[in-house]
Amino acid sequence: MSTLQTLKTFINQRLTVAVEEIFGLLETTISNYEEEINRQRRLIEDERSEFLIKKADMQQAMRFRVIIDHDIKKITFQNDIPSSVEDFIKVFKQAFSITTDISLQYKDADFDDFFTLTSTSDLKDKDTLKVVHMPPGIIMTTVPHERNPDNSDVSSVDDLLSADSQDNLIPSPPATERQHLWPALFPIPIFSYNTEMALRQGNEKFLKDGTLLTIPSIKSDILERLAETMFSYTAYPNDPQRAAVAQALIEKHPCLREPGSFNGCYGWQQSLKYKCGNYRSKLKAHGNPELIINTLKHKQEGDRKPAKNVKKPRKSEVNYLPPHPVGETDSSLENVRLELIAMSKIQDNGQMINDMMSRTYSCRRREVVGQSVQIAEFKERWPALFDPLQVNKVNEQSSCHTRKYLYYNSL
DNA sequence: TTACGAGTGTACACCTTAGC
DNA sequence: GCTAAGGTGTACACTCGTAA
Repeated sequence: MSTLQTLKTFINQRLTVAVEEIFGLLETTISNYEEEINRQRRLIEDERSEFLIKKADMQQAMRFRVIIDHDIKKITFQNDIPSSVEDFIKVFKQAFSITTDISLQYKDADFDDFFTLTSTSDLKDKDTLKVVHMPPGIIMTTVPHERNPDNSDVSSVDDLLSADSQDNLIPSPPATERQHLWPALFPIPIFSYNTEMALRQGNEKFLKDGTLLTIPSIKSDILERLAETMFSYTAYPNDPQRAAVAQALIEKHPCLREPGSFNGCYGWQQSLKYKCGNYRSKLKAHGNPELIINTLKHKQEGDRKPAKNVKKPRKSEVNYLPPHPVGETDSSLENVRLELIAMSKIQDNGQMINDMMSRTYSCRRREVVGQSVQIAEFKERWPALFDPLQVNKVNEQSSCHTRKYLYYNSL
């Protein structure tokens, strides 16, 4: 065999091997692609099934557009709606955390107007419902206490109504204001899209290999949203409350745990403490009356020390210094107060006085908390508050007010 | 592209008071 | 008297807009 022949045979053999290798590689690649395509198909099928199930649920569900004061919300009943209006209202109160008495109105398609809901059978999917707060009145909430209500050393209305925080006398606050007590389980809010994405990836990684998330840029957003949510319950959360928030945070987002911390979230507790303080400063700059009252500028001469006479809600007070009702100003409410003085001299206008007293509640709180006026002066400015008819009206709701009435009248 | 300043957020120290 | 907590002021880091 010639050298040329030998070389030819060698090249043919090598080519055959190379081609076989290439085909082998191609087969493996194609097989991998097919596997990946099948996996993607299965995923799409799963998502499609899930979507169809949800769609079927939605078709059975009853959805309502709900108008609550100036807010418009949505509620969905996955199963049948309650058969009685009372139960239906209960569900609404629970769903929207409404603590006051309400009734419901539904929009009638024929008249294009709202009618009082008397039967839930009148309702159909996508109806509009309006939450109507019961006529404004004074709601009494009582908290057991050991303090003697006839405390004779009370010298100002401020002192007197500080006792009120024990026997709370709170008119129904506007729905836009703080009216929920601190929850047993703190609801961690939804953060910005960017933060939620980072947390989602972080949690997945944490579940896979225990890696903790360290992205400083999302911390601000987390703290801001938590502070906002905490503020919706109280302006001055205490240490156990901050700890509960931090705990809830790392339970929902385990990737945010802190490795060096004894409970996994002590750093978050501290950050929340700072954040809440800074958040209060920010709100002060925007004129929040509940916070401005504690700034040095707004303290009496001689009391201008940071920690002196810090005014904050105590015990069961829900709304400490509520802002004026929407559309009302200091001057408009001052006019109402003057009208009230005139009204209180006329008989048979209890309901009107009651309404006007509710409207001017924020004014009285400002006078009581901010100015610590003397009782005599307060009585002069707000005679209706001391009117026996008004007191008796309230008295029907709670006997605790009797003590105050007797006390007021003994002055 | 870089430097700069304003604005903002976090963290901390300090002082003071309230509550126990 | 001690501890917890709030307000104030400030340092530091960072972001963002603007001018060179």
